[in-house]
Amino acid sequence: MRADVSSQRSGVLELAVLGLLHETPMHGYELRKRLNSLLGAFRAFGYGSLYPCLKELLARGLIADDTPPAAAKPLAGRRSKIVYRLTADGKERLQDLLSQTGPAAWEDDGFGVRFAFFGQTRADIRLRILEGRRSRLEERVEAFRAGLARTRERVDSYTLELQRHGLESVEREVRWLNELIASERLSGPEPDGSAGDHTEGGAAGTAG
Amino acid sequence: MRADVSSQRSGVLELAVLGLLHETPMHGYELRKRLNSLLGAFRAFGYGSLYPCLKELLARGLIADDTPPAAAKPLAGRRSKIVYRLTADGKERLQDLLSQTGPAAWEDDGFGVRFAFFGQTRADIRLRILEGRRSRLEERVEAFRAGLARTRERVDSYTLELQRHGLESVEREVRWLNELIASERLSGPEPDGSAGDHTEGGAAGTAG
DNA sequence: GTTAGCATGTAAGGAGTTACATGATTTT
DNA sequence: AAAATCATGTAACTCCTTACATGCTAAC
Repeated sequence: MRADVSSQRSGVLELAVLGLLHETPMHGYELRKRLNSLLGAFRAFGYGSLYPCLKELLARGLIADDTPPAAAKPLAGRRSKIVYRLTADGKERLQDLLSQTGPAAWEDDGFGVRFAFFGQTRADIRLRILEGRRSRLEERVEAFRAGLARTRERVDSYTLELQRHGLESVEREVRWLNELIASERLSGPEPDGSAGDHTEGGAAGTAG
Repeated sequence: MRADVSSQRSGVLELAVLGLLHETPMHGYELRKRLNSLLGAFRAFGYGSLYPCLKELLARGLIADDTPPAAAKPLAGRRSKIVYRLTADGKERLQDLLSQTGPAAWEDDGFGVRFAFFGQTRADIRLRILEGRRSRLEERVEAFRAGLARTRERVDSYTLELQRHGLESVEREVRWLNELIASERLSGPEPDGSAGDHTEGGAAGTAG
């Protein structure tokens, strides 16, 4: 066990907040909406999760209060909403998180957020995450098949149906990953290894 | 907010353990394997989760030590493994949990475990859970479409692809639920409302 | 004779969740 | 003026995870 583990209390929320604020400054309420439309499928966060997170990120200097002075005094605006922006440290932290390729990056939650911010991730890291995710899923498929093999574990038809459906979903995701990996390999082999930041461009091509 | 909420610290693990022990007595190590093959797709539990749970369930009288006396003294066996069985209270608790139809029963985790034990669930409850799950998912589809509609939230192609894939997965599950609901309605309309425990029989029929 | 698998646990803590509390502003 | 929505927050708690600790037995 123990793998290469470099994860230090990452958390999906932290990454998602940093990632969204990297695009543009925002206040909490708006952030939450963007968050839930971004991750819609997997998770939903309430204010009770978000605000404490913002507080902590502020304390750690990864984000800063960027409320325009005009709105600071309750002249024009409403209940003095607090706009946050990413600091230089925050950008660095974001890049660190997006560069991780360990388990955190291919487990269900971690993968979802990271994929959402692939546009800000280096091409080689993208590929490693996609491949890591795929082999993680293939392990699951194996475990499934092994389980189905010893069917002496008399499963009733519901349990069986659940497993069948689960297996099918995982296999679907593997196929999806295969397409993505192929399209990554085509569009960005990055033959000269160095920097180059993140190649924008053709993300997911042929999916119908 | 607040819905009809009657959930009192249920937890996926508790339900899964009770459900598995209802089928047959087992010791922890074995339980964990069965657990992870049962839920394989969604979650995996480690010993660090399972043993404390068993301890608590024991303290609450929902399960009991059922180690056969022959194996209690380290004569025949290995490190005196502890076999647990479900008590009468435990059976009652299990039925309570399986009878819930609130949010806990149709959120991702809760739904998965409950579905796995549908064989022990009353037919009318089964239907309500399936329908609840479906409308939960349909809400998500709506939220998605609403999100896609306001595409001024300039999403990069990866974010878009993630959402597309998420939407597709949810839609697939809705279709799956539709089939299950149809097959439930056929096989167990239970025209005479009373008891009847749980009708065994045709669970999921026409799925290829 | 050492690795791999069986078997059981504990202590510390992380990542959110739930429920509550408050107030301004726009819509009806 | 009531209801909905915008907007921000806290305290307590839950459920589970991680890392550690132990020891026995079967296979290689």
